[in-house]
Amino acid sequence: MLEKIKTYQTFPAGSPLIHAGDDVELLSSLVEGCATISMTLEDGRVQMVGLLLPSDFIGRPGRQVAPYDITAISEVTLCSFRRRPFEVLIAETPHIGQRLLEMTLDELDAAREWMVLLGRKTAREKIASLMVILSKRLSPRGHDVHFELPLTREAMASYLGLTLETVSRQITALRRDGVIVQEGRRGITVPDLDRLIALTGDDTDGGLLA
Amino acid sequence: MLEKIKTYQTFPAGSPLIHAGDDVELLSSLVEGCATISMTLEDGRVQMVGLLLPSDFIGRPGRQVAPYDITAISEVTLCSFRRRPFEVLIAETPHIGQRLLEMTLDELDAAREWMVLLGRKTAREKIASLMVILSKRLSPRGHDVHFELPLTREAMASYLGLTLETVSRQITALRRDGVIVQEGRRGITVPDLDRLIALTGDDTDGGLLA
DNA sequence: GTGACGCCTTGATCTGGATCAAGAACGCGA
DNA sequence: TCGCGTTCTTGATCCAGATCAAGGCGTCAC
Repeated sequence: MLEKIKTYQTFPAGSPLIHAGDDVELLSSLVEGCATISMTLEDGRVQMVGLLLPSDFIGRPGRQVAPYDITAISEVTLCSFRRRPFEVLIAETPHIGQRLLEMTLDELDAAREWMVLLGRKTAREKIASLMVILSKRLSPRGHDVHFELPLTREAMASYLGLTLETVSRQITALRRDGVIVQEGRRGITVPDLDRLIALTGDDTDGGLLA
Repeated sequence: MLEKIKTYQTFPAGSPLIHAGDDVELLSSLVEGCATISMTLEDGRVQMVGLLLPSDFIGRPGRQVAPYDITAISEVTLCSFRRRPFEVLIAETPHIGQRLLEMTLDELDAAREWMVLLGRKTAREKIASLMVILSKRLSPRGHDVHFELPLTREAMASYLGLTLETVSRQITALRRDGVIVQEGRRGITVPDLDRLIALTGDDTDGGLLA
């Protein structure tokens, strides 16, 4: 049923996909590439509040105005639906609504986990946490843990509430300690994921491990 | 319909209402009082990730295990429903599901706004932001802006990603600058709300103002 | 090639908020 | 009314991470 109203679009790296305050007529699913969700303070300080990777959903049924900036940071392909037909579809198909609620709850959990990172973790722990998340989302299952960083140092800093210099220094430190191995600037291999996880500061029992 | 399955319960200040990892059999609405949602790192560092005030909802349909600690910080009255009947109700009444999605999206927006605060704001801006939020939620409409702080300095610190000493110093500074007036330790009057809002660092146009 | 630009690293210094350390002000129960 | 615990304030010092500054290293256009 979705088939009838979907369209594909591709955007080059760096494109602003949505600007905060815009009216949004399209709801999308990210098919390929990587985009960031960010918010800006009046003097220009920026905080990333979410990272969009393939399979993530963009936009919110029932809400006209976008509250965040969304920017492609690599070439991005979206699969989009016009708002109205999609909202009708939800109203008619309860379990799509259920699914949407599930996804939103997952986002909320991720946001709150990130609040702990921003409020209480050290720079070292922040970097380790980001590496673990990227390992889980980007490293092919079953193989050695290996992935390409989709983010520049500056984008990582923006996500972690740090400066790009601190990010650079901490990555250097993790490499020096043998926790990660770099191939070029963006390639990361994690020889011992548990060792990396131990550096995140997270409570490993009792909590949610995603 | 909800009438049949609801029960009221009251808890004294300081009671743990839910512990992360617990199975949760009751979904609740907070009727009176104030509670905190928090997460803990392995070495005991704590970050509050949400504040629950009257009319807020606790628990999530479809999810058995609680991901966060919830603690009463004043005497709290809950209106609770058993999970199963409530979930059946949602499945049968689509627009309750819609409403729940709306509320979850609001929570997500609040969480992301808080991520900006934690990642990028100065101590001064953090305190001002908290005061603005409490003004909006707790001050009676139409009157002078006045409310009682429902939180100790320590709880504020935990919410803002600061220490209690820094919270105390910044409140003192705001008082010295005439931005707020204190009556006792907990009573706050804001003579000029716009002046306080100007200190939050938030972008006042283009964004969501809640 | 060789600029030039974008990204990244590394070093030197500074600073906002953390940490350590007393007290002071307020309940509250006996 | 008096202790005693809790909460809050204030001061002194410290330090993780910010800021300022100077290259290094790819890569792309010409």
